[in-house]
Amino acid sequence: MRYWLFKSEPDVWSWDMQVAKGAAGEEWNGVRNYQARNNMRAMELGDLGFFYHSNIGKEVVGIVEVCALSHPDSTTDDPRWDCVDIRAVKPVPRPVSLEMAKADPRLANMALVTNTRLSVQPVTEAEWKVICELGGL
DNA sequence: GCCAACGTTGGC
DNA sequence: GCCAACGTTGGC
Repeated sequence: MRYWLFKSEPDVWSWDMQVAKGAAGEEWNGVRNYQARNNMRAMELGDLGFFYHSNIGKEVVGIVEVCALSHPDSTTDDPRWDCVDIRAVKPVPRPVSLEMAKADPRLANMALVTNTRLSVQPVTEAEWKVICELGGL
């Protein structure tokens, strides 16, 4: 079981919209980046991830679970692009901002801090625990 | 709105 | 296969 982080601009796809999809979840489609796609291909059912709002908010606002394995992205005919489905699990009581993540030396090597442009990232177990702690979970 | 960082494309 | 040009992302 591994941990991940999914980035989305909230005016395009927000946490509230994700929650509205309920247990059925929704495709994490639209990713056109090989590294991000490869991360999704490596995901397994039940893997957990953070839901991060980029641009507006810049904070981890929720926890999601992978509920469908990697499959072709329905928004394109290009066979290169796959995606998983995710469903909302629970909100983060105190959203963890990028600023907070940068300020915590335990997160100095986190992809969120070091590789800002990657939209689907792996998260280590240690990083997961730190974010949960900061978020009041 | 600007710009730095990074990925992709295409000419050679 | 290299690298310049270009496009996109995302923080500020």
